[in-house]
Amino acid sequence: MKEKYFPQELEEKWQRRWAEEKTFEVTEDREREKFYCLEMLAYTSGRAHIGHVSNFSIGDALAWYKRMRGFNVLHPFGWDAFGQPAETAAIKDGTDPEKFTRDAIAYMKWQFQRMGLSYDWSREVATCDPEYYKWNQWFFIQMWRRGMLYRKLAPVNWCPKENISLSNEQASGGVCWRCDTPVIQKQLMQWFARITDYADQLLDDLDKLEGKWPDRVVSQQRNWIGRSLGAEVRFEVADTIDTITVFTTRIDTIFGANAIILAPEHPLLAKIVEGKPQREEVLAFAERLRKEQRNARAEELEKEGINTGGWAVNPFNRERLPIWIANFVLIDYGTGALMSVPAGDQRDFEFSRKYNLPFRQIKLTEDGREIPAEELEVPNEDWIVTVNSGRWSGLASKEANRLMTEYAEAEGFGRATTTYKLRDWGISRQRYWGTPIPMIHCDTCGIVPVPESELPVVLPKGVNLKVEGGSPLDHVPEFVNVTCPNCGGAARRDTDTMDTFVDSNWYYFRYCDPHNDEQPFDPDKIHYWLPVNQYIGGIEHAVLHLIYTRYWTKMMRDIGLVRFDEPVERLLSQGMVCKETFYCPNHEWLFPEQVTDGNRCSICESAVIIGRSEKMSKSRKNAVDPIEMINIHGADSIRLFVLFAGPPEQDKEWSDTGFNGAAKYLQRVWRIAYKWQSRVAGAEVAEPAEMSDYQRRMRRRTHQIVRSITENFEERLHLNTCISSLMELTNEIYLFDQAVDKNGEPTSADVFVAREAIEALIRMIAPFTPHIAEELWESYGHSESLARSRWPEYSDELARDEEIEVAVQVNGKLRSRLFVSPDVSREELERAALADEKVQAAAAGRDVAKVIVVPQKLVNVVVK
RNA sequence: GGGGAUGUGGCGGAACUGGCAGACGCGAAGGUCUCAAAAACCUUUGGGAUAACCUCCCGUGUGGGUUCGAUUCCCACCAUCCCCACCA
Repeated sequence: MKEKYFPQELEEKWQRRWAEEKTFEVTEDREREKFYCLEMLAYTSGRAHIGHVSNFSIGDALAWYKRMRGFNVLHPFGWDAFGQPAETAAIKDGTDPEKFTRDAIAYMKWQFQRMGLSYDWSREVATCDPEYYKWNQWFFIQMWRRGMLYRKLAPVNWCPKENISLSNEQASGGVCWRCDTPVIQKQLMQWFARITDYADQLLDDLDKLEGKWPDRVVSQQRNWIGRSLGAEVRFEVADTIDTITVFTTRIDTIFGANAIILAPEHPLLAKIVEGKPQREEVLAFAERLRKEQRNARAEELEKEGINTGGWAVNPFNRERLPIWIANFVLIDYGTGALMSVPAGDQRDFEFSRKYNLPFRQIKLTEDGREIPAEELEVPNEDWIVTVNSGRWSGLASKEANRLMTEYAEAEGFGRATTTYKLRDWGISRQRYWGTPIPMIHCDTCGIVPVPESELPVVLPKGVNLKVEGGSPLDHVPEFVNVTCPNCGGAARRDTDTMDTFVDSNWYYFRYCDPHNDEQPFDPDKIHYWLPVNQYIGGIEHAVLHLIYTRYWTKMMRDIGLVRFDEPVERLLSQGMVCKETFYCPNHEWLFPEQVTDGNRCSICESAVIIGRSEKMSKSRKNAVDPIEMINIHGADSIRLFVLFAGPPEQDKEWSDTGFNGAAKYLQRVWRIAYKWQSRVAGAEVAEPAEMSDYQRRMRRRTHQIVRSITENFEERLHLNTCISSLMELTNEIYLFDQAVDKNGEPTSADVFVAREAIEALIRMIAPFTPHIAEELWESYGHSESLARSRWPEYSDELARDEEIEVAVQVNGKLRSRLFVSPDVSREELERAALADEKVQAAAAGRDVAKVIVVPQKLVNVVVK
């Protein structure tokens, strides 16, 4: 064993040995309990960042722990390799997206391997491999056959900067999720997956995930699916045979309606204004609203509308209501039409004020008064007793809602219904670098799937990516022109590719059987490994990937491949790694070395704004390169630091000195292990019958700390406090060592106690810093990898304190302490506390009203 | 507007089910070793009162409440962050 700790040297040694000995490769072992530990696959951006270090360190710690607890641990890794950035980079450099991606994978894999992560690399998957995306195509065909996919001409969200279509999720807020460019709309024939058929299941099954998934993810998904229960009500358009259906959650307020308002795109608009004098004006207005609505965010858009001149008839009271159009009515939510009730809804209230539409009060205040509508200052959304509503007056809102829906159903002009915010998932992309859609368009036979025996439809190479509009594959005749599998006539391939979120839907199923060329996976294998026991990834996937993959699992269940409903048991959304930024008004973000001591820009001398800590990124110039850090103190130190910086789910602040501290700690571990190595390794010592104080203390602390770290891994996974406990154990070993030195030569009892403590430390540090742990373990005479060793056991008996400190309070204020045996009775504690001098002084002769005793912790004497 | 979180020393954080606030680490100060520096080791380190020890007072964003006892539970407010958003 070397006297000094040289991290890079021994890290290389162990990384090589793990690879050679296939230490982390696993197979289905039905005798052992499995544990599937999964980190989100890496996007092939080209470079590892600290976020990866943080994500993978958490997963790796858990994988190590479970392995040492005897589980058969599946811990695989792969690449999210299709997608726009590779294509953009290729266009820029005139290279090939495949080359860009393969290079990125090679480099990032080298980076990740230098972190020494315990992956079973034999299961590595890259989504751009034809052996992988073949099965995307296969799924596509199965879904199409079952009517789970359809095609429609749809306005797609289109990012004009990247020339790519986006799903609703990717275009949320009206901007591109990747580059923040405002999204425009384009009409294109698109493939859609009927995810809305699963809306109820996706929502209801969230209940099963509650407590095991972070609250914010569950609630974000609930909001995203956005189920509202309400009613559809059909209004006749006066003097015509047409009707307008509105969706409302508050049918009980219908007597307060003062208008029907349509989205500018509403299909009936043209007919309503036909032959009316204001026709031109209204249609022009609608056209303008359509354009503006698309380009502005909600809060920037002032409410605007126009009276179409048409009239609708309220089916409850036969009142005639003017038909308006307005920019706040959305064509793709509900029915694209609503009834305006100013007394009961903020938006209708504002709109009616602006355009002087009449108000009618339909609810009483909480104390039973009726405020005249014209005196309302704000709408009465929460008032619950209905008035001025015909035979429903006097009912509670809920009751009115139910009875009025029943009435509408009975009279045939309405029905109870459910509306969702969730839209069907548009999965076509007019791009090159993705899975080709395996469909053929034949003039005679229509849409025909590629025969399964011909899969995969391989993405052609050497394609010109710089095409204006449409997909690059449109311009590859040898790809496009095929014969129809059905009639043998001339036909065209579909030239769109799939959204990359299709790729990430099921990659972790593929890990269970990565080389299967008969089927996407062997059901026996996935039912051994899945569901994933612990999934770890970034919060940014709360509604994208994590809804799609839940949907895909249910789809696979419905086509008979899978027997469970939810793919992921526990989810952990890890925090970001942040660092402070420096911003110069003239030169934007600066590197720390560009800032002078007086906080001025070294280029222009302007005062630098020291920004709050932000997520590391290249553009903010606050990124830290993991490889540089590994070169300084080694992979173990960087892993230890990111885990120690805070609880896994919380954001962390990068600190160079903190990183240094992690390295210093490992030096300290090495030093004490080195000092005891020659005494302990190979020594045959029996458990001593008699021990002195310092020996008993060492054993007690060892068992206490093993217990606390074990419990933490099992329950809370607060890895930062596990590391504090390891540091405490280390400090304890140093104290013990000093006690031994004081006595001269170590006795056999000393060796026994030291070995127990140091070997527990080495084993428990393995999940955090596996390289140094393996090296120390080997030098302590163990020939097999720590991955095959067992997690240390603890004994409650040995962890028991001999004497505990009990706090004594008088009226809730700490006044004294008692040192007692842990099994002292309540009565004795009470007696000792009352007898205590300081307690008597604090009580100052007042009467003792009562005494509260919390065993092992505290006594509170209450005096009056 | 809706939803979710967070707020504790100079800093990162700890305190698990209401029971001694500040574990562990960083930083800082002083010391030992050294020609010197680094490393390592030792001591101190929430604020205040006191020359100092003992001791006492204050202290977990703010204001209330519940309780023998609140960082923890409840109500209101303030601040910050994240997600969604004219969703009828």
